[in-house]
Amino acid sequence: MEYNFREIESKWISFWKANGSYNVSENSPGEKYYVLDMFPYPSGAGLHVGHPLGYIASDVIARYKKLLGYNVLHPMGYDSFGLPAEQYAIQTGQHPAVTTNKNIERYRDQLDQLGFCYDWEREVRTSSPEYYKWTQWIFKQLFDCYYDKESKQAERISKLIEQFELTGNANVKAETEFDKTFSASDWKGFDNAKKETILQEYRLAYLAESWVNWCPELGTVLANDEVVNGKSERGGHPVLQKKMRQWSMRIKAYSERLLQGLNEIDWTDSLKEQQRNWIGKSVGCSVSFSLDNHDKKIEVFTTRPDTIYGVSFMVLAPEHPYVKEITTQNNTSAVKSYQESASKKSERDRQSDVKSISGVNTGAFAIHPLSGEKIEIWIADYVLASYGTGAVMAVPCGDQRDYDFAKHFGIAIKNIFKDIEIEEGAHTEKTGTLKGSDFLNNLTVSEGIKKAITVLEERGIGKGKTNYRLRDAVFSRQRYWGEPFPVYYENDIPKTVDDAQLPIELPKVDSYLPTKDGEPPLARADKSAWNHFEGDRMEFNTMPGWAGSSWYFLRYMDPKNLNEFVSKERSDYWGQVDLYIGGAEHATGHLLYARFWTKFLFDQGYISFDEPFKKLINQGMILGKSSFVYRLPDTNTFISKNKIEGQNVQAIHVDISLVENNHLNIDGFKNWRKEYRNATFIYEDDGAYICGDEVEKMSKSKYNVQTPDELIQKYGADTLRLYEMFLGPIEQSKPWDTKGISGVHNFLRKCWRLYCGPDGSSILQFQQEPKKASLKTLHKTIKKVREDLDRFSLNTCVSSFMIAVNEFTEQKCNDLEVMQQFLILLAPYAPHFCEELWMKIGKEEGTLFTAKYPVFDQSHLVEDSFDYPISFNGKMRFKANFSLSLSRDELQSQVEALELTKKWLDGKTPKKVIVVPGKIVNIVV
RNA sequence: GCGGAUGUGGUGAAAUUGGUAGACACGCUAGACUUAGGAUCUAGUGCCGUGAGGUGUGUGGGUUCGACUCCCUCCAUCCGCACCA
Repeated sequence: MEYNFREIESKWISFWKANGSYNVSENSPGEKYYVLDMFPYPSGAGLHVGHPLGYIASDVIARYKKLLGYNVLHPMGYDSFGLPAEQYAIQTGQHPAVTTNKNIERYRDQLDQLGFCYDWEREVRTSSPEYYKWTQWIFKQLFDCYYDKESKQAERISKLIEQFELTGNANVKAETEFDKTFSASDWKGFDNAKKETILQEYRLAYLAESWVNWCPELGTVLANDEVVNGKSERGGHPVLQKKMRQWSMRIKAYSERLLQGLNEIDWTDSLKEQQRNWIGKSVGCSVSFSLDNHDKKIEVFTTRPDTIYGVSFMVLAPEHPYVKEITTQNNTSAVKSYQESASKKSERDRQSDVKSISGVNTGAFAIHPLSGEKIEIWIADYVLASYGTGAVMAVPCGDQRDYDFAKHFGIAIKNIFKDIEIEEGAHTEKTGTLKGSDFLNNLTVSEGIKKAITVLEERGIGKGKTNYRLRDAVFSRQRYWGEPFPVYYENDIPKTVDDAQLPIELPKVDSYLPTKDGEPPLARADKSAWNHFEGDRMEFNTMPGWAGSSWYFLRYMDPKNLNEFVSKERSDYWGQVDLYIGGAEHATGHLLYARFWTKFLFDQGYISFDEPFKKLINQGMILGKSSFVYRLPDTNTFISKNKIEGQNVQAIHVDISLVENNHLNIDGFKNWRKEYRNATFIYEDDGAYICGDEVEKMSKSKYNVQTPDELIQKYGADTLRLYEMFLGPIEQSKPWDTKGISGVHNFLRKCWRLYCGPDGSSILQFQQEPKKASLKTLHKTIKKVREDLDRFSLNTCVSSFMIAVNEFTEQKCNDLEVMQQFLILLAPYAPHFCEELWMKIGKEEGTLFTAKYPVFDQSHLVEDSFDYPISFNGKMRFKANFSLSLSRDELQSQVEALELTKKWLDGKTPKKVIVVPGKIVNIVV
């Protein structure tokens, strides 16, 4: 009986389900291991072959670790709040929950077919009230905390209030933008509204008027990472800047810890770099410049305080608050019109137009804090209001933009670098020594920076300072299908509801659109629609997509806990995610937010680790391979690919299901579309029609979407699993190509024949003495597969399996002991296949994954001779077999005595002979 | 512009501390077998050359007995960030 994958796979899938084979318990023996996939958003389209790549990899690792005796947590769930379901709801009136559940069912079906060992008892869905109850609870904790810069962690807001009551806010070292001071008695005199307004300046989850990315098309605000090139990440709609009262997360407070934490985790350099870049730390110094004829001082931020004597002008952002007051009369109109045109320029224009230099002189002067010189103050849009202080001290000799600006407007450039020419451009490298800089003369850059900060601090002119580019994250969305906030308003003061009232469930609404007044959809719900209503009104916004995904990995540990988001006991047991697999597109979104929440929960003592994901692998994207047929213009005649030369043809996408190894299925093609029914073809010489191909992103319109379903139908899940792993290194992006899948399928069939005869029963026998060659093959494979899996080189394992099967076949190996061990090696990749054979060779049904992983034994690999490559000047010329017991000298003389050696020496005497026992002999001529 | 990654046959790719470049597959060529199959088996397959042999890991250089691997230069592709003071 041939390998009947359909029967086998459906049998084992139901067996595992019925027996709860993959349910995980905290009480099982073995060290814990937590393997996690990024949970999917269940879209209507279902999975294509690219999605499971990461899931298969994590499943292989999970099963491998299980076999090694680890207690493996390998859960799956759904990030089920999101825009598509809501937009579908707007169009059809169907509740998003209905669509979402339908999609989840389809996902589950597809996932089940692939034979994953998820513990479905632990499934989470971010949109289920049992889950978002705890998302709301975590929000409450964030609301109730501030970031203490002294203890460098989140603390309860009650502690802050205590300090306010004792000494006011003068001595408080907390993360805030609030710059006014008040005394204890001031505080006590404030009314509740005023107190809350101030507290909002400190809370980690806070309400504030802030500039937000507003997308009118989607009718909602977006986080910075959801905006790509000035357009929305989803849908590509234009995004504007708008000031709105919004919930935000004070992630900025964690900048430094988020940065430092990267050093402790095993992620790729590129991903860490992306996060470092996003956090954007720059160390420098703030310097305040007094103004000529004004009381005010302008503060600038610089990373190069050493160049302070090179300052020849100052530039403010057009939006800088002082511009209006300091501008002199005769410059007013120019300044005003510049400000106007700058404000009209969209962010996008400002970004794309980097080269042109523009700016206007305000006519005002600043006083150089050290030299006392008068310095012109300009405004220009290359200075950004949102970064630093919105003002820069311009050092044209050391900064290219300042240099260009000075040249353009004919401002003097002072050179403060010793022996360095700046005729051509600024000296931007951090090299050389200073001149014309008073106490900084002859110092190098790093010495100068240190010295400058010290002196500026001594004289009270400046202060060492670190800036981060990371912005606080906007946390409200004007949408329906998201977590409601556990917040109500009383006299416009936001208050959180009691824990006992959680979850605040999504109320029913008559429509999922905003109200006429532009309020979010939740404003449509009347009082009775809410399961809990308090105060004057509930919060109408909902949370963003990243709320639920910032902590889901914790819920898997304790998914049914009704009293806590996760018990301390459980989170202590499972700890960090040991291996996290998912796409790199979440670099500055999910992966940053999840780290932030983890650190917060750690600060508050709810969990004992402050980095969620110890190791992270980004699986590459699988691209589609489109197929083309070539039509002669205005005809129904199609020319095979190799016959089109010199012809004017029209390339047309053809559905890839009609193409096998670039051969077109002619009948299928004729039936594909009505207009092709009577198509005629010009074939290759061998009578086939060959299609062209191109690598593109998978998309419906290109007819290049490959669903796993079809392939499972055709070859089985085990083949697909092996094939996706065989394709190449997991991190690499690659085009999907079905070409090689038959090779992998044939491998499984060949392997099957090693175990089963034509009647389908086992042909293996117990041998007193296994063949040496077979033992060698087995142990070679054990070694290789273990090493490869331990470094996540999943593709090379498949090759090893193939080599082993080829060798076993050649050896006609029918040794029960050997073949049984091989089955365990292969099991993580082809679980159904191996379980079936495991049973056939006489093991108890379904016990494969409780088996002991084979142990590598070096003694089976010991050889007494070796085929030495003999090379001349590093080039291998021939091989010769020698005993491994030979000494270096013996080996050398035996090699020199060989006929072939003499031939290659061609009469010359070797200058030197390198002998590396067991490796190589190299003769230098 | 800055940062990161990647360049190896017709294709996907191997080569873990420098030691036989191209394992394993796909594809292709030739053959065997057969109630013609998307089956199985055998042989071959980097390039040039009939051959001996030469040559070959993006380019050019270097270190070394020996370099896909280490160092420097340049080029190309992909990804991320981008007037960040």
